[in-house]
Amino acid sequence: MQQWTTGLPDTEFYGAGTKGLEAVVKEVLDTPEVAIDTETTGLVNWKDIPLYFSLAWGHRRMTLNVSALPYFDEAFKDPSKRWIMANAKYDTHILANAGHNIAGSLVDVQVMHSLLYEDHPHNLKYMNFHLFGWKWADFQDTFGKISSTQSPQQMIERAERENFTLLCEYAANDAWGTWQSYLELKRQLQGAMTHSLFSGAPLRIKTLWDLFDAIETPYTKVLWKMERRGVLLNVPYLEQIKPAAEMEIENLNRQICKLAGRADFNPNSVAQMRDYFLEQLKLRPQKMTKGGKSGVKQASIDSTFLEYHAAEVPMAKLLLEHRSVSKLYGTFIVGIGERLDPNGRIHSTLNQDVARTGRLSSKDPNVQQIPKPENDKWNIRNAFIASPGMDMIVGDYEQLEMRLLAAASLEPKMVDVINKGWDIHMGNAAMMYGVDYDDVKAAKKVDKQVKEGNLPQSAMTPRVAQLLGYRSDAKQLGFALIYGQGARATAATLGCSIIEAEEKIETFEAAYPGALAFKKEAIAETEETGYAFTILGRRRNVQEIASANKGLRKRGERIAVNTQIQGSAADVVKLAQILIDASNLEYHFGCEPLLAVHDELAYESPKSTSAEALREIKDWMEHPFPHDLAVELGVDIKRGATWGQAK
DNA sequence: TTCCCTCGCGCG
DNA sequence: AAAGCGCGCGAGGGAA
Repeated sequence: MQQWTTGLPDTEFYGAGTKGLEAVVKEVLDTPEVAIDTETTGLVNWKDIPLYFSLAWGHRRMTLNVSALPYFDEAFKDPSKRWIMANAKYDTHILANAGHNIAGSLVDVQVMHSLLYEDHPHNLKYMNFHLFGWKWADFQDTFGKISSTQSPQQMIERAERENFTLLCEYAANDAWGTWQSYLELKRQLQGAMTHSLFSGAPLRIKTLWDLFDAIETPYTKVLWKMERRGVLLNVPYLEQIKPAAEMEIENLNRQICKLAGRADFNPNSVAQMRDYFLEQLKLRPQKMTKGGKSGVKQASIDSTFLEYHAAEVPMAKLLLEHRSVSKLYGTFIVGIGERLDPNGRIHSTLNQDVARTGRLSSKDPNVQQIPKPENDKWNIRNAFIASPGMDMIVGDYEQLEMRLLAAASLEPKMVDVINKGWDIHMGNAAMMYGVDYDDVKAAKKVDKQVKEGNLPQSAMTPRVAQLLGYRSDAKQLGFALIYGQGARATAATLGCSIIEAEEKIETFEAAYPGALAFKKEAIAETEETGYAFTILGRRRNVQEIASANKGLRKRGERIAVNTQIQGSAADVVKLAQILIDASNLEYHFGCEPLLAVHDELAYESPKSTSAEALREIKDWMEHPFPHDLAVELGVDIKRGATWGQAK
């Protein structure tokens, strides 16, 4: 593995007291854009600290001991400075953990790369190879594998003693590679023309560089603040749930083993379950698994299969219950409890460069997959709480994707349904089946009251049931449109025959011809340009759409439609977050961001100001553009002590 | 031990 | 031939 290449500027080294450090500090102060990277004690964003750091700009590259860090505080405090980094939020945390807060911009080359090459990896090593053909060693190639017995800190300390030159070269390479990637990617982004999915673009974005500079760069800072603050967990609440869940799992295990007649029966083993249901009970498989890389397809023992047999096969029912409880326990109760900082907060990493549509992803832990209360008997969302003296404010876009479909297609009836303030699924049902909106609404109300026991079962007349069926059809068909779902899959989700599903799809499309036309145009444009574009001009290459393989081509069409809608929804939420940040609620109200779950944003604010903060947040969420779209963006927003209560 | 893959499943 | 979009996590099981 090549460690460094010839023709690079010499690597300089500085620590506190090294001759020439003052001159370097002065030059960094006068340089508007500087690449920086850190070598750290570990990989935990709220805990680990820098041991070395490296800088690069112009024709300079250097490694510095952490002792030199304080000399750069004036530069860090400069709000106009642009710090070029790979995985910027991480290094910014590491510096902050050592008491050095960056006031300038966080310019992330990984995010730059993701705007151009969304189907590639974006780590620095890959990028340097992809952009320049460099094959530089990464950390583990250079210093050895990180393991339970060898921390990054120990490896760096050994390198200090045994091969200091290598350490300096390695660190400087990272800053240099970041700097060079920045220059190249900036050039490429500036040359990449783009346009908005919407005619009469709501913001002036001509190139991908505009998108990066105006949206993604400030967004990195917003996300950093969220990660930094983290969210407070009610630890005693989780501790209280834990033994209850453990007991429940043990009970289920006992029952399952008894039913199987074996003590070593493991409900977590799909292989054992397959054997039991297929070989022992001789049940027929419902469907096969995907098979992955190896292509080995096996009978699927998933919830579809288990639910199909739940009525007559006791084991199927028990296993469903076991899976549900053990998922809650393992992933959400134990998994989240392991990631607390000393203050009882968790700091999920919000990834800006993963999702091909421009959505965020969340990991360690993934706060975007915390169960909904209706699927969670312990209501784990109530373990996410506001800080003492504060309220949690949770704002939810209502049917954002359907609204954007309406705004993009300008389908008059759909626009009308939305701007009348109707429930979209009910409105769609009324339009689809030519019934009165108020009748659908009344049916939904009857349904609710019957479920709550305020009305007798007899209130559920055939007509009410029919209207409810219309609404649930309309809801599912709305999703089907956005996802490009075909008749077969629609039939499965609606629980009807394929013929019936085809008829329903036709009814929906006939009610909204503009929506169908939008879908066709979206596909045609992607066929023509190779890309799907979002409202802010983010683009996604959809190679599949030109495939000779019909299946792949159809997939390309689904991606083309869905990316425009899902990606535009992501743009809207992103823009709202940036505007809320820029309006400085932190200063005015002490209000700060906590969570972002696709179309849902959570903040916390002192109780005395939370009502005002809520109004401000709602306003920005509903009006993120200089001029409003053709439809209103409805946001449901509430305050409460916990995530669950504020919903 | 650690790594990788598969499966199943949580969320929008 | 079949075909719903976008993610991340935990467990099992086999390989390194």
